[in-house]
Amino acid sequence: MRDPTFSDRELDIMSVLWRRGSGSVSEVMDALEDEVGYTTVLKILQILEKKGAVRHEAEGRAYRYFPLVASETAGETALARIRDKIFGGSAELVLAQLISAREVSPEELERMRRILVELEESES
Amino acid sequence: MRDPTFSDRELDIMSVLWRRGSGSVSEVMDALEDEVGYTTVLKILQILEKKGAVRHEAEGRAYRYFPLVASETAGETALARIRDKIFGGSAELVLAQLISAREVSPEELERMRRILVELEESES
DNA sequence: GCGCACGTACGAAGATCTTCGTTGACATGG
DNA sequence: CCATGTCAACGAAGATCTTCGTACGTGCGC
Repeated sequence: MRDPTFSDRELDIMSVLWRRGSGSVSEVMDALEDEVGYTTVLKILQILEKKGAVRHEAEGRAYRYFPLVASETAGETALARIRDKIFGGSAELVLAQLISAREVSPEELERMRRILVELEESES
Repeated sequence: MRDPTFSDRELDIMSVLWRRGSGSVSEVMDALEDEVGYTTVLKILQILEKKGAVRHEAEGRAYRYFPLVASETAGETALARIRDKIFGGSAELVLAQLISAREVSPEELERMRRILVELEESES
């Protein structure tokens, strides 16, 4: 799957698999925030499988689904898209938006700061 | 338009309007990377208008379209979604991905570092 | 006045997404 | 051995996206 992109519901379901590592249809269904029917979840997992984004193994009578696309890969694609199309290619503006959403704790801000400071030190 | 989200082509076109400030159908069509027919561009602008994302003024015989949704607003929505669904809610991981895409210049990195350092100083 | 050139408006077609009903397989408890 | 619960498979329906053909309006040059 080159350049993985996911629709809304597909992303919801991939998100569950990334968080949990794997999931049966029922597990995924229960983990979703929205109320979604069993067959709907199954259908989307089958579509994701056809796209090559997940695979499944038999587990008893049920299937267990595993992500094949790493969240980092999906994140890279999605973030580059936003950066280029919405923020005019500027990583700086993305960062500014990232921290202006006031949901970042001081501790996380400190870790973010350190990432950049240490990167700079390593390059000098 | 609460929580503006845009499909692929819609985002392409919004991106042109954000970059240029406004655009006629022809201007938008020419600015797009892909070859897209005139009526297709017009149609999507009309859809965006119905959604409340753009408006238009008459300009001679043609229309000039203006964005109504700010790029910052669209970026906030899109970025929060990626952060939560793909990066597990971690702004730190988003930043890591942002700079690991090796397209960030040293100057931009420096400005990003300064954003975080100065933010920290202002809070102490 | 006629016919281009340049515009918008409209409708339809194909693709994809999302949802779920229904069917059929299979194991288990009574 | 039959009813029930659990599960995957399939198909269809409605929504949205994307594309463009076609129709229609209007101004300008001849």
